[in-house]
Amino acid sequence: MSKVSARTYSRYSLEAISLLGNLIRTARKERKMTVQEVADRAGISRGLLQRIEKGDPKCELGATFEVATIVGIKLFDAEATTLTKHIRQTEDKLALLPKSVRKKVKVADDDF
Amino acid sequence: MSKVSARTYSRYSLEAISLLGNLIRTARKERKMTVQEVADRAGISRGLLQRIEKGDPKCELGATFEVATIVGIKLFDAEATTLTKHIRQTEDKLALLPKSVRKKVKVADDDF
DNA sequence: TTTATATGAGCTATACATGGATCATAATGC
DNA sequence: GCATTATGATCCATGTATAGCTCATATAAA
Repeated sequence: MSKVSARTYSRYSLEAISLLGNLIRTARKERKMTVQEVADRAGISRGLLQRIEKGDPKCELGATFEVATIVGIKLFDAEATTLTKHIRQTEDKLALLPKSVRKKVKVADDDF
Repeated sequence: MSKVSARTYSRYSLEAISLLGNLIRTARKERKMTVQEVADRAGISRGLLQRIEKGDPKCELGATFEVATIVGIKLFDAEATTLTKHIRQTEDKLALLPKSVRKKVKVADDDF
């Protein structure tokens, strides 16, 4: 019992992941694709795809997004072109913010 | 050089992940939270959060969603309650689909 | 300016997700 | 009905993401 990390997740995160998995599974079946087929296209194993569809938080982010893309789920309801533009806009917005966030040395507890 | 798998990702997936990272960073700074602070709340290391914000596909799905939730990004533009309902709806929809997808034995190559 | 701190980058050891196999069950199509 | 195949659930070996440091730089506040 050297390490009992056991990462925790908020309810919202788990549900969002679970929903994403369900969406993937639904989309896959609607497109009449087998688990094996999607796994092959995504370049992942069958077992991993099953975990993704099951809503396992301990999966690779890239693999999950790749699968979602393959079955036709747009994570941001935007085409690739729009996405690029969106990224640029976010970067611009980011440029306006301070490079580093500095905490007030000690004013009061504001963690409520 | 026993294995040079080097998983590949579609352009869209990479951009979506990159966008998510930028959104997280922007949201974090807008909320005036430091990398360390968010990392602590998410129960992850500072380095991992940096990779997430950088758009590294090789991150844990759960950690990424958790961070997004902490900085106030709703992946599905829905509250937790609505999310649960949405999950249920998806499950219902799933129940109407065939349990397993069966490929036509051998008609023609339809992989175009 | 000076000082303190946030950020970025690189490194290593280790826990753990992944791939690949097997087996059992379920379910589709004939 | 039967035969075929998709799915689900294990298990194990191994590649690898992760945590936790260190150092260097940049940046915000005094």
